[in-house]
Amino acid sequence: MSLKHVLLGCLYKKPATGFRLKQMVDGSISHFWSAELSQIYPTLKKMQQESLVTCNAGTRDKVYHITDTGRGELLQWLRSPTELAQQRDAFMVKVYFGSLLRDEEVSRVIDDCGRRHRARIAEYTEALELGNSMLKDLSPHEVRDFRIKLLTLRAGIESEKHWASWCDEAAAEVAQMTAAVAKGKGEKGAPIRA
Amino acid sequence: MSLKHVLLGCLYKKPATGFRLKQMVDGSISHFWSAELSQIYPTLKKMQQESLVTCNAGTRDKVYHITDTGRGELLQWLRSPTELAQQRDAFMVKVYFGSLLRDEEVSRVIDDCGRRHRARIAEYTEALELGNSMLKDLSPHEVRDFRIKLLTLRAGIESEKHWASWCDEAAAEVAQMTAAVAKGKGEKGAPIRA
DNA sequence: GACATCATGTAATCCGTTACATGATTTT
DNA sequence: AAAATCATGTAACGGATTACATGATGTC
Repeated sequence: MSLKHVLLGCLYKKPATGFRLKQMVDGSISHFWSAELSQIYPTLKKMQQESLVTCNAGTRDKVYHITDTGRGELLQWLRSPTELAQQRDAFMVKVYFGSLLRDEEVSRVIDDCGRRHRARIAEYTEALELGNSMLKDLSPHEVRDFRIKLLTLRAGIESEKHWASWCDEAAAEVAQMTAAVAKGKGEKGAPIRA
Repeated sequence: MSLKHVLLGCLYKKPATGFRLKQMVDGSISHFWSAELSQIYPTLKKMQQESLVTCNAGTRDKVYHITDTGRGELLQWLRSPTELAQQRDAFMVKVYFGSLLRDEEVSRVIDDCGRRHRARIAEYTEALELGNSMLKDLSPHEVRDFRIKLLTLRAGIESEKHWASWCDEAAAEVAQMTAAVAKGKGEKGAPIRA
């Protein structure tokens, strides 16, 4: 369970309520992880049982603090090797079975997806520029921390660019198939290249 | 639920048993989707209730056939726009909170991930070459189908390449931070660029 | 006083994994 | 006869989403 580690990371430097943690997750973390409050609250309870966090409950708020056990758990996890995530990509499923559609329909679905990725590039790029502009006001220690966090944004932008350009290439390939069929049926075309 | 659509896609051209469907999913589909038998069997049952498939049960096997309703559902889904998947990326979580580790540790975790991605590039590239070599034996209609399927492999290779090179860049950035600190504390470094 | 925000939860449901259980058919 | 493969399931659990329910505090 990795939400646990997200919450430990958020709590590492300062205590927070479940509600506040949700807001952190909805910030820059949302680019690669998300969680609902209805998932966060039970998770915090479980983490308390595992002594990863303690809870200072006031009248109104329940403020969670990370424990030494929690710090240890997070650091150990951060150092551990990362299995490549088994990804489920509904869009790839669509492409894989896309030959059931006519060429124009395949192209449309691919182009539509490309447009979505391009919108994200713009969004992430803006966030990165904002982040870079904030570097100058930070202390040397904060700078390192912040620069490392910005690397995740770069990854997001590059990933979106990769997908946007794949969509362009794939749409072009499909268009070429249409053209090949129009000319002469026997065409096999050039091999698909990486 | 997209497993439903995967199964509909597999059943579109020919009937199959649950077991056989599992083997199809474990083939080239496994690069972007996976499912266990224990998930496939109940899903088929549900799909039968929804009239997406019918079941010809022999003594031994239960052979599932797609219905017209099923074909309609699949085609409609294939044509529908694709929301960008909200991704959960544990590796990005590690990088985001990576500043809690020493530079060498961050580099090691990133390099390790890069190595895994490079292994996948090799694996997928081999599969793509095999696929390309099979094109020549196919009928014109099969060629189009197969070429479109190969596009998913290209996407996989490009995606892995993107991640491998991000890992290189990120490790280099972290090394630069180490160097910057060794020279003079006040360094903020160049902005992070996409 | 009304509205937004802060705050905490429960219940139902879904999708997916792991472990367990069973047995028929085919190959060696 | 033993082993591999084909074949079908159930049970328990984990992680996540959606809908529902409640109420306190701060702001206009």
